[in-house]
Amino acid sequence: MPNYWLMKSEPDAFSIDDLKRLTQSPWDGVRNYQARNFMKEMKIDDLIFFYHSSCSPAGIVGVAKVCKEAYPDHTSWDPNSAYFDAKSTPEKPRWFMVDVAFVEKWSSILTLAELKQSPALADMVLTQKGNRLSVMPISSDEWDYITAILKK
DNA sequence: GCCAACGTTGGC
DNA sequence: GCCAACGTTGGC
Repeated sequence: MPNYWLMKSEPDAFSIDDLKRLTQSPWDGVRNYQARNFMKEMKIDDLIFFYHSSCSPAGIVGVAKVCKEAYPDHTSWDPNSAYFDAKSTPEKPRWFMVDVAFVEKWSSILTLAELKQSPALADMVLTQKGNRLSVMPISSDEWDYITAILKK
């Protein structure tokens, strides 16, 4: 049984088209403890909703899956990286990442506005006011409901 | 570009 | 340990 997740990315920085082109990619740059802890829970073949944020419209654009479980994010000790954190070292890494693989890109975006309209999704982390998590769990019910919307 | 909401930092 | 100040996220 896979677990389900949602991961946000700004399409200007890394989009689902980028992932499709690369086939798979490290998910680096997460610098939030809660998001990091969720990544540490991820297992191979867990499924991920790929979400485009800070764009118009924001929403879920497709599916990816975990292809490498959590390991230290080396960009955290690279002084030339935008994600550098002086408190993270190879000996004592503070930040972790997973690798994700492309699964599918949907023919249309499932927008945040649409997700918010579904009473069945009212308890989703994503739709909660003020939520800013970039990595979050999705329940199997939510996963099934959302993927069913697409088939209508 | 605005701004609400949140997480982190650091003084005390 | 509290909490004000600050920086960031991300929808609109």
